[in-house]
Amino acid sequence: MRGQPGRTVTSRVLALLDAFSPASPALTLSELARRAGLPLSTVHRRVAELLAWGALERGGDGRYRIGLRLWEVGSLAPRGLGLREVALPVMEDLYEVTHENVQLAVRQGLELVFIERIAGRRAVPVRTRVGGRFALHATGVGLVLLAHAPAEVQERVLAGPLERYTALTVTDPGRLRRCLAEVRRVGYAVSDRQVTMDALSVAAPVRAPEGVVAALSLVVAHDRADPVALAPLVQAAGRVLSRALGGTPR
Amino acid sequence: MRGQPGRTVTSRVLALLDAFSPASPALTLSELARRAGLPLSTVHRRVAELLAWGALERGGDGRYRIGLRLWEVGSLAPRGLGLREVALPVMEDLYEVTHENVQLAVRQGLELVFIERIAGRRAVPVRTRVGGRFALHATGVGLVLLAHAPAEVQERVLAGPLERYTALTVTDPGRLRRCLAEVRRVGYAVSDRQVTMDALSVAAPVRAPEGVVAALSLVVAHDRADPVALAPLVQAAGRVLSRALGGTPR
DNA sequence: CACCCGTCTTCCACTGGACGGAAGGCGTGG
DNA sequence: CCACGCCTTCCGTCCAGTGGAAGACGGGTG
Repeated sequence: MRGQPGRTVTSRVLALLDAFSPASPALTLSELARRAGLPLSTVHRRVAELLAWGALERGGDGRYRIGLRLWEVGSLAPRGLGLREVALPVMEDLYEVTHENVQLAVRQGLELVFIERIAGRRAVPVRTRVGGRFALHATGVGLVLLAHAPAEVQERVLAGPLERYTALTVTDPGRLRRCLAEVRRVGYAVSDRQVTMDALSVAAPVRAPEGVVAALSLVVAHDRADPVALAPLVQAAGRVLSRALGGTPR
Repeated sequence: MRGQPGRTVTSRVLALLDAFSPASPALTLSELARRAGLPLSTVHRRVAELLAWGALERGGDGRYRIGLRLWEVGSLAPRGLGLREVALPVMEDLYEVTHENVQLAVRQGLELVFIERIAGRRAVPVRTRVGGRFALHATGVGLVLLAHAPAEVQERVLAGPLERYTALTVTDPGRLRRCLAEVRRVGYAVSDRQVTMDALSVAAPVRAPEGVVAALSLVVAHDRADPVALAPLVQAAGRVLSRALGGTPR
């Protein structure tokens, strides 16, 4: 094309979707154009089509938002709602026993995505959002997912910058590597104040026939936490879920 | 273009997404091509790009499924996860009080889409799926949404074929019209065995500043149902939710 | 009121991304 | 062995897409 030869129409449409984020779920046409790096007239045309189909919706304020039709299609993702449907009963059981925050996440590239969470009203407040992303190297679920990720993924995470969230976040590649080996050995992960100074999480893997596909965790206040007591509960829930997915829990 | 001049690239990409449905969430390349009505080579090219972005994923069986990235973007839909986040606590309260199925739906065109449901283990089994669609003229939520839909939408639904699910489904346009007027008057809808012969649902509107945006309902076994007793509960929940959305509940 | 600023919408002549038929590889099973 | 369905790649043609420019719109300011 004229502006940026080599850029396909499809990639431009996808760039428009990329422009939306949890932090900015409503955008004007101009904002959309700037974020996607496309001329206004181009965006105007493409957006009209997305609007007609229902991928985008336009509010009374003139801003564009993600449309329900796209949510509907997204709900067909096996690793999204599909996984959630199977996991929810197990997560609820875990919640009933502990009355603590229960989280379910999968790995997407070099980050994790939260698929579902049950936030206990009496439990520690956690700032995770369903559909939100987070780094792999700090949380309990992240450590489990990273420990069972392909070697290539692990290397890229270990090589890349490891953001420090608290004084206890493991940012040394060597230590993180040993940490992951330990997670594989014992079959669960503990993240003690590595994300915030008030929370501790214990996570276990969820296995399908193709390997570890998700991670389940409990997030509790660190001062009333007993990882050794919580681990068997989370692991048991992970096994139940693994079996439901046709996997072979260890 | 050559095959079907007038068809845009974007519409073709969207047609590929349309090919997926709850009944067939995993498709081969050929199936995808047939469903979208596009040549195989065209689909092959477009799908490769969707795969790279994460809109689609490919399983070990070679079939394509909706990818997590699309689920993630879809989760930004205000009428999808956004609404669910606000509604869930209210729905849980309603469930705690009744221990019956609680459902939340919005209107999308001439149908409704289920946004969330809480299925009581002891409650009547309902075959609704989160992300699934249904006709507007039979269910409790549907009647509420239809009763408060723009006149143009109502006319099109009344004109179109009204599928009969049971002997009690209202399929006469005149009767349905009176039914909708009654729903508006009393502020709630009752669907007594109009979908299945074992279930009854009571639904109430959810109002945001722009009008009725969703409907909340209880679905119970018809033989132990007392609509008059349930209505106030559902209406109260609807009002709480309306207020949370900045609406003015009546 | 006139002015400016940012936003949105529409128009049009050019061009390169998209097209799709065809041919080739791959696995299955009759 | 061949036939069948599926997937992948190639290449010459051509129309959908492009983006600058011009104009409408809307709100805030002097």
